[in-house]
This record gives sequence, C-alpha cells and structure tokens, in this order.
Amino acid sequence: MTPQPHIHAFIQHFGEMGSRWGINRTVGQICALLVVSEEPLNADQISEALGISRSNVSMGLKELHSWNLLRQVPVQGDRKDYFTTPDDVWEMARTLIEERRKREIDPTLSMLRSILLQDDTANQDDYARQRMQDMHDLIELVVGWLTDMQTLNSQRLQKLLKLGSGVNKVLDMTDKLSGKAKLAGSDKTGDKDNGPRWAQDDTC
Amino acid sequence: MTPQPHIHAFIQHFGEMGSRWGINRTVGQICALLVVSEEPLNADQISEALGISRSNVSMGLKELHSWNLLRQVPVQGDRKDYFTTPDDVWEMARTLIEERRKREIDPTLSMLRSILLQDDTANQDDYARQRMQDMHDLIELVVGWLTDMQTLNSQRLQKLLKLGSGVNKVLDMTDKLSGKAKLAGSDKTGDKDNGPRWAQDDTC
DNA sequence: TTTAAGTTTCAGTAATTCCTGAAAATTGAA
DNA sequence: TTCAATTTTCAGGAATTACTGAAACTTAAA
Repeated sequence: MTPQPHIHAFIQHFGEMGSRWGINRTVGQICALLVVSEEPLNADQISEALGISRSNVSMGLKELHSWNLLRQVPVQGDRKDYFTTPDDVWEMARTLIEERRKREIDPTLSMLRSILLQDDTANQDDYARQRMQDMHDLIELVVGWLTDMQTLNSQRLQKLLKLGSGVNKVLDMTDKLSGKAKLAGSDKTGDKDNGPRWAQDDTC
Repeated sequence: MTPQPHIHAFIQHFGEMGSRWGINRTVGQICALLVVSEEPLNADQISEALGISRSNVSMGLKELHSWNLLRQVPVQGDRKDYFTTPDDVWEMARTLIEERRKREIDPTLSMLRSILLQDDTANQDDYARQRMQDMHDLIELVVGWLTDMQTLNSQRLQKLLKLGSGVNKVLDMTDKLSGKAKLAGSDKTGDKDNGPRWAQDDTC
C-alpha cells in the first residue's frame, strides 16, 4: 500500500500544510489521499495507507465531515463505510471558502456588530469606535460579496476570475453610464442582483 | 491602563480567534490593541495593557512585522520604539490576503507544478494526475486573480465588491460579443444553477 | 436475542506550540 | 569608549493540541 512517489509527496505536503490551513496533519493527509483515490476508501485502508491509528482516522473523518468535504459511498456486499471527496475541485473550493468564512469571519462580524450596537454614551473612545466601524463595514462588504459569489456556477466563476481586473474597465463604464448615481450596495436583506441597473436583462 | 469594556472585548476576541487565523493569541491581541489605539504604543505599554511579558511582546511584534502589519513611528525625545498599524483597514486587508496567499497557497502551487512537470512515464496513476492538474489549474487561476486585484486601489476594490454577482451580466455580454452562444438563464437573478460552490476569504 | 463486524469515544501520553525570566545583544547619549 | 536604556534571544517550563489503545457503543445478519 505504499503510494507512488508523486502521490506520497502530495499527501505529505497536505499534512505539512495542515497546520497553516487550520486543520491538523492527519486531516490534511486523509483529505489528500481521498482526493487522489479513484475508488472510495474505508477507514482501515486509510489507516494503513497513512500509517496512523484507526481511531485517529475516525476522528479525522469526523473533522473532514464537519467541513462538508466528505462523501460516503455505499459499497454493496460490504458493511464498511467507504469515503471519497467531491469530484469537482471547484465544488471543494467553494465549500472550503464557505466553511472558512463561517469559522474565521462570521464570528468577528457578529462581535463587531454587537459592540457597535451598544449604547454610545458609555463609549468615550471615538477613535476606537471608528476603527471598529471601518472594520465592520469592510467585513460586511466582503461577506456579502462572498455570499453572492456562491450563487454563481463554476463556469461563470472561472470566467469571472479569468477576467480579473479587466472588470476595472466595466467599472469605468458604469461610472460613465450612471453618472454620479451610486451603485446599490448588496445588502444581504434583499436586492442581491438588482443592484446594477445598467444591465437589467441579458439582452443588453 | 484597563481598557474600556468594548475595547477589552474586541482585544479578547482577536486573541481567541488568533489560533483560527494562524497566529497565536498574543499576536492577535497586539494587533487588535494597536488597531484601536489612536497613539502609537511602545512595547512596555503593550505588555502592561495585555498583561503579558515584555519578551512575549517582542516576539509578537516580530511576528506582526513579518506580516507587514506594523508601522514604526518615531517619537521625538524618546528612545523607545513606538508602533501602530496602517490606518486604512483596506490596506490591512490587502496586506493580509497577500501574506496569507504566500503562506497558504503559493507553496501548494509550487508543489503541484513540480509534480506535474515530472516525467510522465513513471506516473501510472492517470486519475491522481488529473486531480492534481485540476487543483493546479484552479489555484493558478485564483492566485492570478488575487494578484490582479492587488493592483486595484481601495475605492475600485470596494466598488467591485459592491457590484457582486452583478458582474454576471457583464459575463453574459462578453459571451454575446465573443459569439459563444450559450443557453442563457433568462432568470432575472442570474442562473440559480446549483452547480459547485466556491468563493474566497481572509481575515486578521 | 445473540453475535461479531465495524465505528466512536475517551483517558492517558506524546508532540507541539506558547510564554517567561534571565542573559546577551544593540543602541545612542555622554 | 563607556554606560545605561532598550530590545532580542533562548532554554526551560506551561499550556495546548494531536495521537493511541482499549473499552464502549452501534448495527445488521443469523
């Protein structure tokens, strides 16, 4: 069960990067192994392939599951559980971003919101308040944008990424078209997509 | 030197989130403290405000410096070093994303590139190779896009984020212009295609 | 219900990361 | 150059996180 050198390097890399990515070595390795395995694997196979204990695999799978990166595949004639990852890397990336947002950004946005909502009279420090407000506004904008991006399918997303700062040109255009009118912000309350009025329908 | 409750909560939050963000508690707290301090602070002040040792502050500042999030401000008539963070949160966010890209994404891109460049004859596992290729292509696209975004100034960046998936419409337009007839989702909100999901993130 | 295959939990230990005080190094004024 | 103020380094201990084996739990076939 010794994997080919390439694959071994790939798995090891995921293990080493794990700590930077906010997961541990084991979880990183399991994820990498499943990604490059054509066939779903059971816990014993994972345990043997990575040289880690069966119980550690169990905990790793649990963690991976909490990241929504695991697919359980029934193998008929076998009581064991078989696992794999989604086969579209774009789907995985999307999931990853969503989960990281939940863990790394959302709590801070809540915290800032609750502080900023509190009665001002007790708050003497205008400077600090303003910094928190700035940070709050930035995060809210980013989170809104991320949420918005999640509605796009992979193809559109790829197109958008390829466009890159070419969108800059479009921004110039909207400036011109709308004159001084501000583009509507994407408030999570409503008009997700109606914001830009310059392109009401796709016949434009 | 006991900070106000709001500010204390803010600093504590950064400390607690530190581990999720790939920095330690101390670094998170120092960062938070400097962000909300109007005046630059010296190491002793930080040490006292956070109740941590002077040497720990030194290491924390070193780490924060490696993230390019520190500004050293000369205070005349005082030999001590005084520190603060950039006063534009957008600049900080930009720096943060750049640094996280360097630490969390670039190494993986290199690894994949070097594996994929190796002689094929030794590589029997076409499936694994294809997965790595997919991952490589995705990361390359994202890194390129991020790099591209770094060239925009804060105002344009904000405009782009506010636009959100409204850019979708622009993509339709480019489709038409390039003659690539595609089945168009006439759905006013853009396609609700439940394909893969993805986006992007980052924080401090 | 019994039984055995399979999975999860958990207490203890190993490994890693974090923090401190003391000592060394650096800096600038005299 | 000397000296004192300031900063950095680092060995060792504290705290946290990761991993293991054994036991407990779950499940489905008999």
